[in-house]
Amino acid sequence: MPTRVARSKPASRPKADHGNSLRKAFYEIRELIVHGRLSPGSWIVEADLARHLSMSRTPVRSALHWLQREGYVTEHKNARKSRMIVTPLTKEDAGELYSIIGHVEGLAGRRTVALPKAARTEIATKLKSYNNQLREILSARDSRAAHIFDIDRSFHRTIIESGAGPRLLALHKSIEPQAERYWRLYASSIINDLHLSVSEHDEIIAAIVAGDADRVERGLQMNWENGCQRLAHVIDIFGERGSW
Amino acid sequence: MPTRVARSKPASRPKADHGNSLRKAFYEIRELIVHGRLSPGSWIVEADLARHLSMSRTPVRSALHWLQREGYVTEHKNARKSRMIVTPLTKEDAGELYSIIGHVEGLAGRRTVALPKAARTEIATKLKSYNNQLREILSARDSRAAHIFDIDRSFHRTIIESGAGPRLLALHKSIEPQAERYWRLYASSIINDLHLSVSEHDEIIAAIVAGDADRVERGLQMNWENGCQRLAHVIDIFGERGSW
DNA sequence: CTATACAGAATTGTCTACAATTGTGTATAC
DNA sequence: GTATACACAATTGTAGACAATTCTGTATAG
Repeated sequence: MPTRVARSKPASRPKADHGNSLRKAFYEIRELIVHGRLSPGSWIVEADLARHLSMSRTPVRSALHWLQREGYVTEHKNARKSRMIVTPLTKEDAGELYSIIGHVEGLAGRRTVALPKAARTEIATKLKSYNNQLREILSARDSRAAHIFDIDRSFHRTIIESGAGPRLLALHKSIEPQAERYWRLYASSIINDLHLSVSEHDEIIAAIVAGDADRVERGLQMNWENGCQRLAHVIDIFGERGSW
Repeated sequence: MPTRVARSKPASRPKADHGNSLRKAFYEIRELIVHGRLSPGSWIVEADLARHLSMSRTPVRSALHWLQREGYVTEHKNARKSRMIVTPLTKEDAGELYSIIGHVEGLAGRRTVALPKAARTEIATKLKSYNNQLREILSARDSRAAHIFDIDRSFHRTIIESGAGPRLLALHKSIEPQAERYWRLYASSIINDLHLSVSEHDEIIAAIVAGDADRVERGLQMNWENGCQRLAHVIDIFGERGSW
C-alpha cells in the first residue's frame, strides 16, 4: 500500500473558503486551547488540526503563528525546526502575565483619568454597574463561571478602551485573553475569593472619580497582583498543568 | 484541458532552502523597513518581496505575519482581504510606543532592583561603562548614528535582561526594535539632544545602586518620556512619514 | 463632460505536492 | 542485556498552481 495516495479523482479541488479559513482556524484553535481541549504542554501537529478543521495546513500554519504571537503556543526550539507546543500553565508564567496585565491596565487607567470629568463620571457609572452585577451574583450564590468571567472582563475592558491608544489597546487585547486560560482552569477556586476582587474594584472606581491617576494605577496593579497571589495559592494546591 | 497542469519539466524544483527561508525573509524585510528602503505607509506586495528575496510567497507570507505581530506592518483592513502596508511613522504612534517601552522597562527595572546588592553593583558597572562610551562619543563629536544607537540599546538591554522574566523579555524584544525606525529617520536631530539622555542615564544608575525601585522605574519612564518629547519636536519640524 | 458598467489585470487566500529533517523502532553486534 | 546503526515513519518547510476577490482603466450611455 503506497504511503502517498493516488488521487482517485484528479478534479475537484475543494472550494477554498476564501478569506475565512485563517480567521476560523485562529479562533477555533484558540478556543480549543483556552477551553483546555488541547492540554497545556501537549504537542501540536499541523496536519491533525487541519484535518480537524477540514482545511489545508496553510491557514492552520498561519493561525499557529498568530497564536504564537499571542503566547498560546510556544516554539519548542530545537535546531531550526519549529515544533510547537501548547504553552504550559505555570505559576511563574501566571505571575509574569498578571504583572504585565496589571501594568498595562495601570497605564491605560492613568490616561483614563486624564479625560474630562463628565466622561469619567460616565465611565464610573458603567463600572459600578458591572461591579454591582458581580456583587449580586455573589450574594445569590450563582456561580456560573463563564458569566462571572465575562462581567469581570467587561469591567476591565471599559477602563482599557477609554484610556488606551490603538497600540496599547492591541497589546492588551493580545495579552489579556491569556488570563482566561488560568481563569477557566481554576475557576471554582477563584470564585471563592471573588469578593476580594470586588472590593478592589470599588477602590479603583473611587480613584477614577477622584481623578487621582496614581491611585488608579496602583489600584489596577494591586487588583492583578492580588489576583495573581490568590491564583498562585490555588496552583500550589492543584498543581501546574503542562510543565513536566 | 486538464485543470491540473502537467508541468513541462517534471524535474528540478528549486532546492527549498529548508528551514532558513522564513528567518531570512523576516530579517531581510525588517531590515528593509527599518532602514526605510520600504517607506512608511507604502504598500506591500507579497509576490514582489518573494521575487526580491528569491523564494516563494509562502515564507514571505509567514514573515509578514511575524512583522505584523511586531508592528512593522499593518493590516489595512478592508473587507476580508488583508492588504498590508508598512506601518506609518506618526507623532502619535511614537508617543504611545515610547510610553509603552518606558513602562515595560520600568517594570523590568523594578525587578532588577530586587536582585542582591552584588549583582546590582555589577550591573551598575556595566551601565556606567556604556554611558561613558556615549559621553566620549559626544565630546569627540563622533556622530556615527548607528554606533550611538547600539550603545544606547545595550544600556537599556542590560537592565531588561537582568530584570525581566521570559514573558516580559519577549514583549520588550518585540516592541523596542520599533523605536529604531524613529531613531534612524530622525537620528541626526536626536543626537543633538543626546547629552540630556546621558544625564538621565546617570540618574537611573544611581537609583539602581541605591536600590530604590520607584526611583528606577520613574527614571526609566522619564528617559523614554523625555525622549519622546524630543522626538515629537523633531517630527513637528520635519513632518511625519507615511501618514496621508 | 460625467457617471456607470464591464472587462481584464493585479493581488491575496488556499490547496496539494514535494523536499528535507528529525525521531523512533528494530535488528544486529558485542 | 545493552548499545549502535540503519531504515522508515512522522512531521515540518517551501514551492508553485489555482480560486476568488478587489482594483483599474476604458468604453459607452446619458
